[in-house]
Amino acid sequence: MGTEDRKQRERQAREQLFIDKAHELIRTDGLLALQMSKLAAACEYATGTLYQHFASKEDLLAAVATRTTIQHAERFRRLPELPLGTRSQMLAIVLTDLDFAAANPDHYRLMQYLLTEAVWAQISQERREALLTAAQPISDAVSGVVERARENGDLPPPKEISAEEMGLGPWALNLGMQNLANARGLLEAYDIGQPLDHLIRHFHALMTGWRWEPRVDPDEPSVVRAETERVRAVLQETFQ
Amino acid sequence: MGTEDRKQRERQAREQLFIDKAHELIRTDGLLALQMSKLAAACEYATGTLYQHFASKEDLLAAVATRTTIQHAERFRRLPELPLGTRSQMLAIVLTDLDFAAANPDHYRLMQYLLTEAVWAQISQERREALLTAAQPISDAVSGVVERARENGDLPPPKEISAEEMGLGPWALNLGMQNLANARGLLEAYDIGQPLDHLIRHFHALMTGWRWEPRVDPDEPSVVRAETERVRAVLQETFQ
DNA sequence: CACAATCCATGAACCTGGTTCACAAACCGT
DNA sequence: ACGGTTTGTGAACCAGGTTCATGGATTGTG
Repeated sequence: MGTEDRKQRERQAREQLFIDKAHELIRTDGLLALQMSKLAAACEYATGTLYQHFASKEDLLAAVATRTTIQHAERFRRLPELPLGTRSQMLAIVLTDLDFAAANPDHYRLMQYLLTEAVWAQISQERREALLTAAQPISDAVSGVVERARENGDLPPPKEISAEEMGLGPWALNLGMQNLANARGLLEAYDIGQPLDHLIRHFHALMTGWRWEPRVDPDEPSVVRAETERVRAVLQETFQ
Repeated sequence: MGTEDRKQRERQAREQLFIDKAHELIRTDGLLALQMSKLAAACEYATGTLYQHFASKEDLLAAVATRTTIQHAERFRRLPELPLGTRSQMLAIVLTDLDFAAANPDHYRLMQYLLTEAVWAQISQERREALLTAAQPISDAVSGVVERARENGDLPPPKEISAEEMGLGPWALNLGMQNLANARGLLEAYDIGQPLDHLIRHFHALMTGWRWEPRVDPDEPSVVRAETERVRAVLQETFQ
């Protein structure tokens, strides 16, 4: 059934168009300003057509987040081949995440919004799973680094903590810092600038606290900076 | 002007009623279900009256969060008098926070919602400042502990990092973990249970990484548990 | 090719719920 | 008691997400 296939493809293409356009509109006008009718108009379709693809506005947003997450996850696929020790690979993950957040300032905000219980509940089971699945490679990358570190002795043998649970630390630290950095006026009120620079130092403290070798002292700014530069250079080189 | 005062007081009392009732409704029916008209009805006032106190629904929510934050902040006032070392005091802050989050499951969710850029922008300057001011004692408590730790040598002298920026680490870690714990289905998807237990271990890793004495090895579950018990007992004793 | 039968895009109507505002009641000073 | 002002009221308003009756396009059949 060739015509069936074509229709399917066209449908897929249209969904992609909707998602792309929505992403674009969010980028330019902000999450707040996104309206289903405006989006439909921008795509030159009727409002109702949107609802043949997305059960609700939240569903659409989840789809946008999923697409971005897939792109993000792509960056982690080749992580293990980096010529870096496991600890530096972990730093590479954090830096990649930071760069991604800088390049996609809306993504974390969108994720924060979607993961809010009130909003999360509005998203269809299907889309929720798709979003979680899209993020899986990121989690896998983290767990993978932890496992390799344990295998080759960079990290002491685990005591009542799985690789996933180990990865939870930097994940939470990252997420929390992004949240704080995104809340306009919050950190400024407490006289804190450059939260993301501090994130890296706290990250090293966390890793060093777990005795992840080779240790980097968070309290030596020059050492921290040098390590950041080194890993950044390798990332640059490998991913062009 | 005695009658002016009385009116002022009555107005204040009514605002309090609105806030209390809103909090109660959120607790029972969830953030999602809160409606201005229902809230007004529950308070036996007209919908319009609500808007003499709050510029918008978000404003009202910010007021609820502010009140809860003030209660929360209250717990930190007497922190310095705890018969504990600085590092254990820091743990006491985290534990107090954890207990508070457990007792007020909506509060973190509400805060997460309010700090979302899209929502934050809807809140009046005034309320935003009030919320930040309410949280100030918490930040002060953290900074205070850091400063005392530095003074008496529990923590090495700072290198390019203020007390506030030092406190950013545990804050972000805490916040991020609460976020993750609140996103129903997220951690389950990655086979992670009890995220908040792990929070404590990661917290110790972070502190130990910064060489905060006396060090606690995050990788010794029994030691971590014992320290948690000890601090919990002191908290219990001091605050009855 | 003509004619049903089916599908599906359409966009106006619907509905929910936050916000406003014309009105009236309460309150105040004289 | 009476004009003026302040404040509470809730029905009307409005925005924007969602639905659905309609009709045009597409597919299958004689």
